[in-house]
Amino acid sequence: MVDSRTTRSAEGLGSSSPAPAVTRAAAVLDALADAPAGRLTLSDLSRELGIPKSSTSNLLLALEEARLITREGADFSLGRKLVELGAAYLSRLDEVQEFYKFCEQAPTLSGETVRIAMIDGDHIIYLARYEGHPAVRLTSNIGDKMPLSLSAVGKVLLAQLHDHDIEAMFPDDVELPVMTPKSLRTAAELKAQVAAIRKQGYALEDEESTLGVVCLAVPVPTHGAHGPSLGLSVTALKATFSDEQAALMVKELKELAHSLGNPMG
Amino acid sequence: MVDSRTTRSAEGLGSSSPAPAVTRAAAVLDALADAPAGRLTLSDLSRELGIPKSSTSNLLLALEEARLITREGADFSLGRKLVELGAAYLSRLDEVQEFYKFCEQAPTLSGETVRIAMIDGDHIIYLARYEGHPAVRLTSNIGDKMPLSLSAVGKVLLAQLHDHDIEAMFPDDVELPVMTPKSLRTAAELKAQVAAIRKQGYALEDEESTLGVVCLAVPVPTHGAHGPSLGLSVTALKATFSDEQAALMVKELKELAHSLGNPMG
DNA sequence: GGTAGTTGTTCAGTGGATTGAACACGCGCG
DNA sequence: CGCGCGTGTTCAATCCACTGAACAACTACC
Repeated sequence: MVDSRTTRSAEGLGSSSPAPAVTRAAAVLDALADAPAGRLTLSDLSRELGIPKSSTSNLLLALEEARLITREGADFSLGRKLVELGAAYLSRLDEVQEFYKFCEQAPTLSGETVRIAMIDGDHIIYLARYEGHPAVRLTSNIGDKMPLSLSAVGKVLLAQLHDHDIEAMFPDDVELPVMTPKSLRTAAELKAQVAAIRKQGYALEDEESTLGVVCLAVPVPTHGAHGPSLGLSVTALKATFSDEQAALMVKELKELAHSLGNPMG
Repeated sequence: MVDSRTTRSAEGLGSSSPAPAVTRAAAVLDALADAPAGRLTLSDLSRELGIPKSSTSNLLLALEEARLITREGADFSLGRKLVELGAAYLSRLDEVQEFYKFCEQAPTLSGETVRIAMIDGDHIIYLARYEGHPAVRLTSNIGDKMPLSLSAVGKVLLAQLHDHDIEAMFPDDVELPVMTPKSLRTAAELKAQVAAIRKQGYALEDEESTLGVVCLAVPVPTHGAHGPSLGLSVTALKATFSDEQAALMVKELKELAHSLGNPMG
C-alpha cells in the first residue's frame, strides 16, 4: 500500500506566509482530505508536510480544539465542524435554493439528474444536485471535484474565461487527465471544443468521464461580478438519449440559467 | 433567525492555545459562518474577535491563500475549499451511502423524508437527507444544526449519554430554546422525556420545532467506539400521521439503524 | 532479552510572527 | 475646505511560538 506520490511539501519555496501556522494548518486539512483512508497519524503528517513533529503536534492540538479535526487514538481525521462551515457557505448561495425549486417544476428536467457547479482553481466543484431519477445513482456528490476537461460543466465554464487564461492553464504540451477512451487528449482538442461551445452556447460531454453516460451543460450569466461563474448540467444515459430530448433539456437549462442570473426570477 | 449572542471573543480566558494563530483563524471562520450577511470586513473581525487589526490582516491573508476564505473588495466570506473539506468528511462515512440505499428500498420510508444526524457539542448536525416526498420541502439542509431539546434526533441522542453528562449540559435552571408553543421549556420536562425514550427505544417530537410537523427518531447503536453516535429520523405532517404509520416507520428505522450499526448488513 | 524500528512527548533557547502606534486613504458634514 | 470617523496598510521592537535534540514508551523481529 505504498503511495507513490512524492511528498508534497507545505513550504513551497518562496511561500513565506504572513501567518505560517495558518498556512500549515490548512495544509494539514488538505492532507487529511486527500488521504485515501481519511486518517493520518502525527508522524505521517509531519513527514508528508515536512513539518517538525513537535510543531505538528501543536498544530493538531489547536485544530482539535477548534473541532476542525478529530483525534481517535493516534489517528487524526477531518472534523464535523467542516461540514458545518461548508453548509454555511452553501446556505449563502441563494442560487442553490432556486435551483431546487426550478428543477422540481421543469417538465423535462424534473425527471433527470441535474447539477450546479462552480469553477474552483483548475477544477469544478459540485454545489448541489437534484435527482429526479432515483433509479440510476451516479457518482459525484456535493463537494466533489472534477478536472475541467473531463466534464461538460468544466468545459462550459472554461469557455467563459479569457483566452489568455485558458492558454495559461492549458499550454499546448499539457497532459490532460484521461478517464475513458473518449476523454480529450490534447490542449488543441480542448480549445477547439471551447470555440464550438462559445458559438452554440452549451457544452456536450460524450462518455468522456464515464462510458455510457452523456452530459449537457450551460453557463449561468454572472450578474455583476459577485462571485465566480456557475454552470448547470444534466446527466443522462447514452442509451436513452435522443436529439429531441437534448434540445428540450438545453432549453430548460437555459431558462434556469437565466433566472439564476437575474435575481428574483 | 438572528442570533442574539453577544460578541464572542476569541481569547476566552485561559485558552492559551499551543498555536494561537490557528485558534484565531478558526475563530475567524466561525465568525464568518455566523455572520447574518455571510461577510465581514477586516475591522469587523478585528473588533468582534478582539484581535489587533494588523494581526487580523495577516490571518486573513493566510486564510485567503489557503482558499478557506474569499475576499470581495473589502468583504471577506467563507471559501469554497470548505465545501470540499466538508464533502471529504462526509464521503468517509459509509453510513451515509448505506443510508441512501436503504431508504430507497424500504416500503414505508421510501416515500418519506428521512435524515441521519450526529451529535455535535450541544447541537445535532444533519449529515444526509433522503427525500421520497418531493412535495413538502421542509427546512434543514445537510450541515444544519439544531438544539438537542428541539428535535426528535436530538432527544434520542441525548438519551444515549450518561446521566451526569446530561446533568452538566442541562442544569435544572437552564433556559431551553423555544420555537413553538409546544417546545419543551424546562430541564425537568426534557429529562422526563429522556427516561421515556430510553424505555421505548425511540423519540417523538410533536410540533416542538415546527407547527404541523411531527418527527420520529431512533439511535444507531455505536459499533465499537469508532466515532460519535448517529441518529435517524423521519419527518411527517401531523395532519397525515396515524399510529399504524408511526409503528411502521419506527420498525423500518430500527432495521436501518441495526444495519448501519453492524457493518456489512 | 536485546536491538532497531517505530511512536508521541518534553523543554530551553532563539529567530520570526505579532504588535500598536503611526500612516495613508475615502467619506460625510458643517 | 478642515475636521472627525471610518477604512486598511506599514514598520521596527519585542516577546512568544517554533524548533530540534533528547526523551520515554511500544512494537517487531531475530
